[in-house]
Order: sequence, then structure tokens, then C-alpha cells
Amino acid sequence: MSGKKFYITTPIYYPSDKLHIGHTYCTVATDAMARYKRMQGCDVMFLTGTDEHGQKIQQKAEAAGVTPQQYVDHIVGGIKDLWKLMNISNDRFIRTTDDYHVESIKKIFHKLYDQGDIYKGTYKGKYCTPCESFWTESQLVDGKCPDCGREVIDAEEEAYFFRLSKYADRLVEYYEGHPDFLEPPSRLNEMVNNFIKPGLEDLCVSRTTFDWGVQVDFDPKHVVYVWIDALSNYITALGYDNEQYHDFEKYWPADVHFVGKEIVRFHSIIWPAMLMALDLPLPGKVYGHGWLKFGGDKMSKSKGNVVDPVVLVGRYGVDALRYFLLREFPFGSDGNFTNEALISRINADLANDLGNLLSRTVAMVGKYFDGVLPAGRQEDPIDGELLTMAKELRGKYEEQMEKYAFQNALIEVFKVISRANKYIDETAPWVLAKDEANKPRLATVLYNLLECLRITSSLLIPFMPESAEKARVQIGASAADFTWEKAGAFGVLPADVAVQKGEALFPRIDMEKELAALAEAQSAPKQDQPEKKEEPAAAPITIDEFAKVEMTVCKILSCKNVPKSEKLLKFQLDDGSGQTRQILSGIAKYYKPEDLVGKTVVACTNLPPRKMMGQMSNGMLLSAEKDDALHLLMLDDKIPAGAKLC
RNA sequence: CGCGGAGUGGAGCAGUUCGGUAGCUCGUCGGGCUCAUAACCCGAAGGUCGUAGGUUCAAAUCCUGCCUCCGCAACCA
Repeated sequence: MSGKKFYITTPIYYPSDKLHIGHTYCTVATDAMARYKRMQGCDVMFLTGTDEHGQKIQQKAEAAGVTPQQYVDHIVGGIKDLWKLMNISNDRFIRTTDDYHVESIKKIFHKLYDQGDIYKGTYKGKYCTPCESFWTESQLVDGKCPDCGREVIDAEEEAYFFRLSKYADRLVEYYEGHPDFLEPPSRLNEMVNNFIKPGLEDLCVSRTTFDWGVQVDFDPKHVVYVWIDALSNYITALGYDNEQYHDFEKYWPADVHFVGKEIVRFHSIIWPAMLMALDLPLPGKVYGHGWLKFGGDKMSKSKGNVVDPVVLVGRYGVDALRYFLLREFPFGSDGNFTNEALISRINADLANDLGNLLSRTVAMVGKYFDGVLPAGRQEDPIDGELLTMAKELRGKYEEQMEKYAFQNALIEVFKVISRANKYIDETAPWVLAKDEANKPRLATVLYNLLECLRITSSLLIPFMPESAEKARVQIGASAADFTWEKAGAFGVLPADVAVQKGEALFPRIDMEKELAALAEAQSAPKQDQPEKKEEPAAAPITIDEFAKVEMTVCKILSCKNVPKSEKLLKFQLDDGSGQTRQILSGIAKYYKPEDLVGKTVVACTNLPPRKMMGQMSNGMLLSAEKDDALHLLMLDDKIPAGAKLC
């Protein structure tokens, strides 16, 4: 394995916002893997970067009053800072706005066009001129615009398409021949069932509606749309079709792409198809890791439960966070991030078990031998179990790491740490220290402990590089003692090793206090950033504007659930006009349909009709919202249907 | 019948591929030790493995039905 190449990537992140703990999770995992492979002597290429084109960035930049380039430069700076903070050891960082990447994309696009894998076609649809919107046939309501109800015309928009459909069979064939291509395996079924079986459609790979992207050189009004631009980063970063780098031959194909499960589809279908078209080998594996939830909920800005890694690193240090992320959650499944779990992990594993083991061991060498072990030794059968575990650790660890089972690899390491703590109890060094005659035995016990610390700490390097280094110094090991090779051997430290007492590796954390402090730190930004455009709601409107809203009192004639919808109720209303009015309202969670029949309610009746779940809604029932709960406004039943609010 | 995941002692999870003593961490209770970061070590309590059937000598594990929760997709005008 020494000298073997290993190419690993994170997704390139979309810099439209600050990154959060989920991105950090993926990048830290990739980093741990990269460091592990380097430790084994592999020639590692670890790539991360940013995907910077697209309409959303363009819009964000416009809103911020800067150019798209200025906008992404700013955000990318923050991302690089974050990776620095997280101690990420990427070898390269690619930005899709880098000149060499842009150059490659143009060539790749051109090449695919020339060979017929990309063709110019038309995006056909129904166009509503007043709304400036395209609709598909199935979106239309009674053949009319679902937004405004007006006539639509046939319209076409020119676009380039990639012949994805052509590769469907080869993809399935490839999956069958390489069952490990996509992990965890459950994700593969999802892909095949959801996307391949229903039939792959050719992919629209250019746009004319915005210009922040790589221009198609032979047809300049088009820019390359995300797929080709973003996915190709994995090869352009190695110098494919550009002169910036020259190690494509050396590193491609990638050994593994780590991706979030939301983009598994692109990496397991589109990307391999593109590579087939380019006649390039496919990556060894796509690993779709799970998401971090917070308190059981999906993290989202609107819920205010986004965990900020910078805050956590500031309080507990980068290694504690790195450890937590990879120890707590199985890599392939979703995990539930909680502050309690974080602190509990740090205290139990890092402070109590590992940190304290280091501390007590080094302290005893200092106390009983002035910091330097004497050479005399005396073995005892009681040492056997610990030594065996320590010797076998590297193999077990490797087995798990090769499966990307970070959690299990760490569990193996901590089994030995735990066993060492028990060993101290069994051998009771403080009793041995009372009798001069026991000094050789005492030295043996302490030496064994130092060796266990050496082996475990060196295997923790990929996860906690800084802390492993601190431990190395404390136990008096040289850098040469902290290698992959030496992690597989016992008895590496010199017999007369000299320790160096240091600071506690991981101070114990006061759970109660920290939870309170974290709650404050994590909620603080919410108040600091009222930039969230709440103003429209508060902005004054004129009485004329208000008067435009027509609100009518209605009697509920009938109310039913909409099939397959968890939110919608369908109402037939008497609005006083003599005709029944149908309105859909998203309050199914809060009311039973039968309870509402006969009630008197208010509807806004001059909104354009809208189609939801295949049904028309002609207006909006008024509800009051508070704390995510909706309350339908109900009026005195004496008010007649058709009365207007004023 | 849109797609998928999950239901295991108080909490969080492993175990389910290839049926055969139900395991880990935290928490609780009792004990031990004093080298150490009020840490460490030992022991105990606590589980009809969502539910109802089926296959089997034997089911957390395989099969079928059902219930509940969670993501995704479509909808909260």
C-alpha cells in the first residue's frame, strides 16, 4: 500500500451562504480518510472546492449590489477560513471560476458536442406571456396558465442537451458489475427505482436565462448549466483538458467521492454517464453519507437550528468537534446532533477515558521515577490481555477504516483505552510503589501503559491531529514512533523513556453551564441578524392598496380532505354570489373537515386562481398563525354570506 | 397503493446480510480505589426487540398484514 495513489474528494460546495455543520461533517470525514491514507504511505490527493456559477449566485450578488465574482470571492474566503479552522488538509482547492477550470469546461462541452453526446434542442413548453413563465402540459389548468388563468402559447427555448438516455443500459450494467460502486447499498435501489426504471431523460445542460457561468464558446448566448460545470471539477482539478496541473494520469479515477445523500443522484447517474461519454474510467466509489439533524429536525435557517461549527470549535477545540462528528454518527445514516451528546462525548471519551489515562500515566512516571523509566522489567501474566488488544488494534482499525466506518474504527481504539484504565486498577501501581523491590514490576506496568497510549494516540492522528501530537510529546515518543508501521508493533518506546507532563488534553466540561451557554451562543445570531427581510410585512401600504384586497364572508358548505395531501383541505363555499366557490387551504393538520361544515369564515376572493395537487383553488381562507399553528378565522354565524369586509 | 429510512431496558444506538445465550454508551443505585481531569474500576436494577399472524426444533433476525415516527417528491395564496 505504500506509494499507492489515493484520490478522494468532497463535493464542491455552493457558496450562496455560509457553510454549516453538515458541510463541515463531510469535509472532516474526507480529511480523516485522507490523513489515514497518508499515514499508510499512500500518495494522496485530497480535493475540495466550490461550485460558484448559477442563477442563484447571480441573484444574490445583485441583491447585495456587487458583481457575482466579488460575491463569491467573499464567501469563498470564509469557506477557506473554516477549513483552516477545522484543520482540513486538502491538497487542492478548486473554484469553478478558476481560469483553468473554465477553459477545461469549454473544451469538454465542445468535445461532447462534436461527438454528438450533446445536441442542440429546444426546451418545449407552454408560455404565458404576461407571467413570463414556462409551463409543462401537465402543469396547465384547463389548458390555461396555472398562475393567472390566461391563455398560453406554444413556445420553445433553445437549449443544449446531454444524451443521458443513451447511457441508461450501460449504467445499470455497471452497477450490476460493481455492487460496491454506490454505498450505502440502500441508496442504489433508490436510484434505480426512482430514476433509471422510469426512464432517463436527456439532460438540459445549458441556459440562456442568466449569464453567470461558463460560456459555450461556439454559441455564446448559452452558459453551461451546473452538471457539466460542477461535476467535471473532479477531473479538471487534475489537469484534464488544461495546463494548470499535470497529474490526471496519476490520480484518475478517484478512489472515492464523498457526497451528501441529496446529490447521490448526480454522482451515481449523471457523472458516470458523462465519464462514459468522455471515455474515461469511472470512480471507484461514491459514498453517500447521511445528514445531521438537530434535535430530530432537519437543520434549516428558518428553524433557527443551524449549528455553527465556529462557535463549537471556539468552546471545545477543533479536535473535540472532529472526534464527535466521526464517532457519534454512523457515516452512512442520518444522525441527530444535540449539544448534550456533544458534551457527553467529550467528557466521557476524551476527558475521562483518554485524557485522564494520559494524565494519570504520565503523572505516575513522574511521581515514582522522576519522569524517566528505569530499564529493569518484570512481566506478569496479567499483562497479557492488554498487550494482545494493543497489538491487534491496528488490524481492527484498518478493517473499519477501509469500510469508511469511522465510528467503528474509533470504537476499537477506545476499547483499548478503556482496557488500559482497567489495567491500572488491576495492577495498582500505587501499591507497587510502596516497596522498592517492586520497581521493575512498576516500570513494566507504566511502560505498557505508555505503549498503549502511543499506539492509540497515533491511530487517532487522522481524527485529532493536534491532540495526538500533544499526547506524543507527553509520553516522550518521537515522531518516528508515531507512524502507521509502528502502530502495529508493541515495545517501540525506548526502555528508559522520559515523559513530559503537560496540560490536560481535554478539560472536563460542566454540562449544565455549557448547555446554557450554547443555547445563548446559538440563538444570539438570530437576534443579531434581522436582515431577514421582514420589512415588507411592516412596510406601510396605502389605503388604496388595502382596498384592492377583496375579502368576502363565506359559509362552508362542505369540506373534504384532498387525497394524498397532508396539508390541504378542500372547501366548497357559499360566497353570496349564488355560485359555489372552491378554495383549498393548508390547514388539514389542525382541523377535521367535518368540524368545519356550516362555519362562517373569511376569504380573500380576488386572488388569481391557483392549482394545487391537481385541484383549483379560487381564493384564500384567512387564518391566524402563531408558533407554527394555524387557526382558521371564524365569524359570528349571523353575518351573511357575501358580506364584504371593509 | 409516489420513493425511502426507522421503531430494541429511562435516553441515544449496535445487532437483522449468513436465524440459535439481547450488547454498547450515557443515566440510576450499591460497592471499590486514590495514581489521575470529582476522574478510574467492579457489581446491580431495568427490555413481551412497534403490533398481529406465519415458517422453523429455534425468530430482534426470514415471510405476510397492520400501526406509529422521520426524511424526499407534490401541495401550505
